[in-house]
Amino acid sequence: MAVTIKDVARLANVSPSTVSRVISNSSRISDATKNVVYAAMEELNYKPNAIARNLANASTKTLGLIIPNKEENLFKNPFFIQAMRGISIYSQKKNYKIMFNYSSNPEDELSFVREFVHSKWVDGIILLTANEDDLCIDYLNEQAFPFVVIGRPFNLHDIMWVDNDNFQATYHLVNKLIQKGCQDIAFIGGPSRRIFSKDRLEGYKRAIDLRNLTLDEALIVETNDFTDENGYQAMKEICKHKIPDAVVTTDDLLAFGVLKYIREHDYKIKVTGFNNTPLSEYQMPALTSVDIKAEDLGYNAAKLLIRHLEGRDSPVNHFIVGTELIERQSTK
Amino acid sequence: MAVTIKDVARLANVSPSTVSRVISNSSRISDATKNVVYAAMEELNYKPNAIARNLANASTKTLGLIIPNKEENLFKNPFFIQAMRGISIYSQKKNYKIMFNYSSNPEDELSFVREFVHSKWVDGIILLTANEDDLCIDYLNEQAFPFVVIGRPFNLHDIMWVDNDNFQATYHLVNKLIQKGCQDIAFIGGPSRRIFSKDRLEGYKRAIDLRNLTLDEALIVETNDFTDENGYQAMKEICKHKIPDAVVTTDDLLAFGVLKYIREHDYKIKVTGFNNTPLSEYQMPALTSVDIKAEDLGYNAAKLLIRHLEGRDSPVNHFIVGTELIERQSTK
DNA sequence: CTGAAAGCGCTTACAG
DNA sequence: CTGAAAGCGCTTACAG
Repeated sequence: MAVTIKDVARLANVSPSTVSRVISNSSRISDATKNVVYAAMEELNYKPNAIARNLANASTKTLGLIIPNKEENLFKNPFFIQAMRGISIYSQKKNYKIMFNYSSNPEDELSFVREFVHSKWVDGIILLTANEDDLCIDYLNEQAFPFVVIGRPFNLHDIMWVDNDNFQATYHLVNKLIQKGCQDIAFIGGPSRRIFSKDRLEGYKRAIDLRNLTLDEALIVETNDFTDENGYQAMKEICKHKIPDAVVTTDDLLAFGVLKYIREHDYKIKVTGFNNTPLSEYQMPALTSVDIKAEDLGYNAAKLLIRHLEGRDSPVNHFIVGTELIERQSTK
Repeated sequence: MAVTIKDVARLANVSPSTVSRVISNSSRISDATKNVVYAAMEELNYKPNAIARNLANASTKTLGLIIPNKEENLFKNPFFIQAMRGISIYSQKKNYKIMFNYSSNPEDELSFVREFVHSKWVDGIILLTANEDDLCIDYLNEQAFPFVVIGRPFNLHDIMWVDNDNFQATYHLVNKLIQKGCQDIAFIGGPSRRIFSKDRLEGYKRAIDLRNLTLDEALIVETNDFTDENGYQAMKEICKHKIPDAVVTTDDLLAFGVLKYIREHDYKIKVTGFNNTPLSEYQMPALTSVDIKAEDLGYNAAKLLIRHLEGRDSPVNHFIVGTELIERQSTK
């Protein structure tokens, strides 16, 4: 059997209560006793049983994570692994552990969340995406269970979240293209059930607007999925109407399809992607892309949540992570 | 306060013991009582407290995972996320949870393993890589703690592991190249502290040997890291000696560097990679690569471990996952 | 088939 | 500053 607090107490000639207090470094224990206890722990190679502590403390110092498996581009887009890394780094600092689950569909996602919540396995949950009418968010709110969302939720009751300023990112980007002399700037975006898709489109529209260019709806395509094929088709569609001099996309995969179309037709069009995936620098030409700093998103999500769990809430319940435009040949 | 087994017992007019037995669906409980208890659980919306169960059962139904963070190509190579997905899928089936940690160096890795072991947080551990003189493996062995390794360990005491047949993979590949008429086949591999590097080199040598080609040591380069730069330099080195008609590499990133060198010099050389990363199909030309089926590796690792934990050991303590050669333009 | 009791290994309010 | 005792919410050998 493993050595317990009782064994330590016996050897140190104190009560288990005292040992417990030494471990948690709590209250007023004399240095003398502390040292005896430390020595005993050392000698017996004692390690606290985390599970027993969890039960007594009604807390696990563990965060739950749901990874949406449906994401086709889970492997091509390093977003999730980067975010997880950021989460992990902050959590480790604060001695929190992480538990995760892949979900293959929204129903699974909800049931994993429920399981996390009522089994008492985790102290808080990090949602890696925010959807319109997000069932998990609704449920967690209803249960008043601590959680944070990566991605600004549609409906911010009193929710903690972290996100980029997606509006600003495309606004800035489009401005830059206009400065370079582009007039006809097309936009290929994602499904509007994702709020970042909406925000990015808005940023684009605003920039066009403020620069007194005319907004040409035929230059805007909203796709269902982030695939090269969709990018390719969207580009084909747009070009039937008019050959733009720049194309802004909201995902690198879309941009890859666009580049392919452009190569085939030997057009000279500036193209930008989003997410700065590793693939982008290998494109022909290398793709300019907006880096969304996924690791920072994860890091700050963990930070907001853990601070909340420790009762040290930040003055604001959300955090904006800056994006960075990585310029490569495709906008030269 | 959350509802406990006692509340259910009270409502159902039975003892807590009985409720507990109904939950675990154990022993002989009459259907009548079962139904009363189920009804009570339903009414109170009772959910067992997992932590309390863990403590009483001395088991958490949780697996621990260490993700080596040092891997430069964590994002470019989807190995880890794919393996995690495989692990997760099998675990979910068996109602096991997963806990993970990123480690930034081997010392961290060991200390996370220790923490997993002695805190009783997890029932078993999955190591995502096997190194020569692997400290974690030694420690886990010493502690007789259940674990499985992805990657055949150098020193197989009585260790559970899953791996590809790396020898076979390159052997087969080189044979194929020879059949296509290649004579001077170069090899660019990784550091020999990884056993898969060794195995792949052996497979290459054997194929050359059996086909009665002469093994030219100057056509073999072992690099320290899997980077395009290393691939590029290695290729440069090799070409000083002789222009080969094919190059076998043990990682896609190496192959990317090789392709770059070849493009620059406009050589006509067949090239193969390893891991079939998403990047490979975007290369110019698209890269032929060996898919190592990382998800299957993870799945079977979890399977071996969980079966072991449940006392249903497989007759063999390891499992070989087949590779698949994905042929693209680079070997046309 | 079911219950009372002890136990899993901690923590902590209470008392001294 | 320290201890005895009760408690966290389950499980299970023992007894009936």
